[in-house]
Amino acid sequence: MTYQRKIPILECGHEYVREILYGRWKITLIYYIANGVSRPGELQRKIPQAGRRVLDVQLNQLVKHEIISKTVYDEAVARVEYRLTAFGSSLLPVVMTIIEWGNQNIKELKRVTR
Amino acid sequence: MTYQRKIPILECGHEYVREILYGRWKITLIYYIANGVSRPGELQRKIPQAGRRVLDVQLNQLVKHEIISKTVYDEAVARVEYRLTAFGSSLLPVVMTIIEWGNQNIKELKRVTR
DNA sequence: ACAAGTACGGATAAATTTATCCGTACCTTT
DNA sequence: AAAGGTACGGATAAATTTATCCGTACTTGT
Repeated sequence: MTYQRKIPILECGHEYVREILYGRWKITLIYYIANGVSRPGELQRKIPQAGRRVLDVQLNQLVKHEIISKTVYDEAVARVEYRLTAFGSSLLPVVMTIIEWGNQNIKELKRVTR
Repeated sequence: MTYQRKIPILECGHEYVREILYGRWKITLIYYIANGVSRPGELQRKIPQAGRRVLDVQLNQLVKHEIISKTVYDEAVARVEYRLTAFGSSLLPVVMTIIEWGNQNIKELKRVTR
């Protein structure tokens, strides 16, 4: 995290959306967390294509950007839960719009991205 | 364009949305084109922060993905126009959702991305 | 004691995207 | 004829994101 961005974010709303949402697994993570998959291990099992490390990194970014919150329960066996924040919930319509348009148009999308 | 993607696109709709929409200037380009800014030179003047070359590359990708169409008018002085395709128009609600949420939350977004 | 579960993160390589620099061609205005 | 407009694209460097490899610590069940 000792990385300082060099290409600036512009003063448009959607530039910031890029910044917080354009990670490889972020939409997937937000979707699962919104649907009650709250623990890191669970999320990793739900998204087997992603490396464990990458999910960690992207979860940390989502926490930093206050889209999700992280609660560490100090129990015998370590337990962590991620939840959407109010801010994250307000983003959910955006995420769902992307997911739904993608699913509705998947046939066309497969064709044009070949 | 002799580049072959190595990280595969998954079978989810939103993965394809990433593929076609996650370029630095794509939302901006789609927005302007939807609002009648149709010529490459015009678009470059509207988006002075972007290099000319990058816009070209991203416009070509949008054409390849059939989000916009390109018409070359064979006139004395070269004239080119980009227009949204029907497919591109169907994407517009997604783009607008992103832009609007971003603008509505820009204060918060600036804070969390610091 | 050892295997497997919970969880986290440093360091680096590979892939991908974005920026920069260069050059082309043709037409119009000065 | 030179300057400036239209437009396009190759080659490469820089920035950024994603993947891979490694190691930590603690707990439970065998």
